[in-house]
Amino acid sequence: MISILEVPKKYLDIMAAGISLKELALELKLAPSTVSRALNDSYEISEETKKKVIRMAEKLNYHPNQFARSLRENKSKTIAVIIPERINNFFAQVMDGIEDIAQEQGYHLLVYNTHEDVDREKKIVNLLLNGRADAVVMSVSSQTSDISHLQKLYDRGLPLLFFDRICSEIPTTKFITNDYESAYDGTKHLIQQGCKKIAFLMISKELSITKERYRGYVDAINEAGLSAEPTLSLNCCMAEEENIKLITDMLWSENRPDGIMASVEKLAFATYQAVKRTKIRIPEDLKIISFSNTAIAGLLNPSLTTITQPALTIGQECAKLLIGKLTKPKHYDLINQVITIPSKITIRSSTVAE
Amino acid sequence: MISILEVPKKYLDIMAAGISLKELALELKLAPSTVSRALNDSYEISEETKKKVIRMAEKLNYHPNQFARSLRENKSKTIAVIIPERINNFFAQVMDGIEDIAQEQGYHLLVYNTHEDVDREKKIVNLLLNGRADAVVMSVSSQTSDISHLQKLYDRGLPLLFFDRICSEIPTTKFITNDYESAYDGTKHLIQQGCKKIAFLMISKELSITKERYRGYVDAINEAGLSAEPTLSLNCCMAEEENIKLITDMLWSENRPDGIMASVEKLAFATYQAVKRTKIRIPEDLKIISFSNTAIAGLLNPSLTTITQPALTIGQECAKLLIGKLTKPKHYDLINQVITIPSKITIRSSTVAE
DNA sequence: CATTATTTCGCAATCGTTTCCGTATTTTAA
DNA sequence: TTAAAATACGGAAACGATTGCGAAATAATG
Repeated sequence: MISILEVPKKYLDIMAAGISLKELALELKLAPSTVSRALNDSYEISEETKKKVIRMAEKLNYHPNQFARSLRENKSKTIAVIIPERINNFFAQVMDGIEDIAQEQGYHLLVYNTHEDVDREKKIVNLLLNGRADAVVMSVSSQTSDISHLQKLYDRGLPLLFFDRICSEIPTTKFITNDYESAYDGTKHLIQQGCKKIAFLMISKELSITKERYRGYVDAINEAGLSAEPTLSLNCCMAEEENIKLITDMLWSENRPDGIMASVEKLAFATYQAVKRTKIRIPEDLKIISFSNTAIAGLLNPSLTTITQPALTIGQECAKLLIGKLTKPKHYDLINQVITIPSKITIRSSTVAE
Repeated sequence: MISILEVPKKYLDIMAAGISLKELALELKLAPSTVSRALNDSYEISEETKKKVIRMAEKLNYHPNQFARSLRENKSKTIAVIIPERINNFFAQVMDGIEDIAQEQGYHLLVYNTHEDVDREKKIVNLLLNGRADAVVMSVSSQTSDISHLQKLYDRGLPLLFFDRICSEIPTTKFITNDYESAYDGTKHLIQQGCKKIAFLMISKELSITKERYRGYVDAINEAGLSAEPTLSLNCCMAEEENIKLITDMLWSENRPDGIMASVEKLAFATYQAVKRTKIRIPEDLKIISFSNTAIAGLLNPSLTTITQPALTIGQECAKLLIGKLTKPKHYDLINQVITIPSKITIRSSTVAE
């Protein structure tokens, strides 16, 4: 039994910087291949030798070089996650869900924020084409129309999964929520609360989620015998002040809405800001419902009626499937399917007066 | 000029999977070393050869293998970011700041969430000891008292930076905000608004930020001739419902406070939830100020007076210094210093009645 | 005891890129 | 014209871990 004080002197200087497997093997008077097999618990090595190797590795503070390992094994146990926006409750929760499973399975997360910019997205994807991440999970940026960069990633054979904002053309698995039904139910709720002119607020009409949410809104409107007027569909952008202005203009227009279906959380917040500058009362004069994952919807003034997406679950399911595919490729496949996990409506004071 | 239709047939099958530098060199009838130099714009290779190599690389869809490169160069152009919590406006903004600079400089981010768990933190740090990230930026988890794992990382020679929740024992650069002054000014504001019994809400008294914020609170209290009573210092935890209960108990106690300095955002939210279950009015009966980076403080009920930390700037400055150290080690050093970037107080309705 | 089977290890190659050092060719200067 | 300098490339080694295949030693069987 070698005590810590008896670490061979020649290694004291390099212990901090780290020693290689070869140096460890020299010290043990074994072949590097034997040491490697011992550390990786190979059946080919005796228990006695394994114990000896592990003991010495700890004593000499040996840590395998991940670069060498990745090159040899052609994998890094890393998943790249590409999101369009970081300061966003939904994406943060998805990230947490992904990481729950990833950490559990020894996977690392490379995280990239496209800032809703397709050129950034393309650049990021390009950097992932050969050795860095074993798989990619992503939500498409709002500007993405040409998907050739995603096709290239897919053709490379890298496992690729979409969530939320999906890309239908790529034949892989997508995790979404029931955007259509949720928007439909949300709009129905507004109608049940007496709204006659319901506006739909959106960012980027071409996004998969926007299209579905708009469809649900339109169907609920039509079914109630109301009309989905073009002036009640407001296409916003990423700049908060610009959105506040657009919404303010709409609130001052002749066709002023008495209900608002916000397709994303930031538009509900912009509406709240716009309303604060008017005499309009929520919910008496204007009722608001929004897709939102904020934990403090109940603390807003007034508390916000929300359609909460199953972000954490989506993240966990994405990671489970991807890591399953990576670790047990015979049992898991990324088939061309859409998996839907339903959202939940929570009624609060922005649509129902207390 | 070789057109796309004239890509050598033998490479069509493997183009999707990718070709190696060696295969590219064979096609060009050049040595792999020449091709490498040409692609890396080395002065040793003629312009003519460079152009020829670049053209063929594009035609054959060549992407260098990052694993091989990292092994040879002993770097991955990756920075590991370790945060205690993801669903948190402050940390999300710091992350965005880090990524602004990192993306610009061609660096990638590995992101790890410790969930305030020191064992997780230790495990993560251990995985970063040999080949994966070139540097580490981190905010210590609330449970971290034994820092041997951080010392080990530091001894390894890996550049290590702290922000917000720092570790003083490690001789490196730390980025913080003026926790003491901000808490002092915030408490003074409560006193100026007439508060006589001010409670201090905190999570994890041993954290660097908690200590400094508490010190500021105590000094402002003492300076005003008030007393910092132990029952007015509430040590909370990570579970929201537990915090709501603790705060509710305090609001019903004989020593009920008329002012609250919340050292972190989640405690302000818990206070709002607790107050909602009482007849207490904010700010008439109880004034609240909190460290918080939420963008929607103005939409709360009532709008929250906040001490906003310069999160984005902290992130950017961290990344600048780290990447400077990594790319120009002669010009940049991680000296043992604390760099303070001040926070900003924004007065709103939780402390000043409209 | 001799042969066969099993266990336990070792040699050498692999992975793909970069870079040291040398060689051949071309250009320049005496 | 010859020698020296500059240019432009090539061969080989390095980086550190893993794994295919073979050799040596030990155990089991006839």
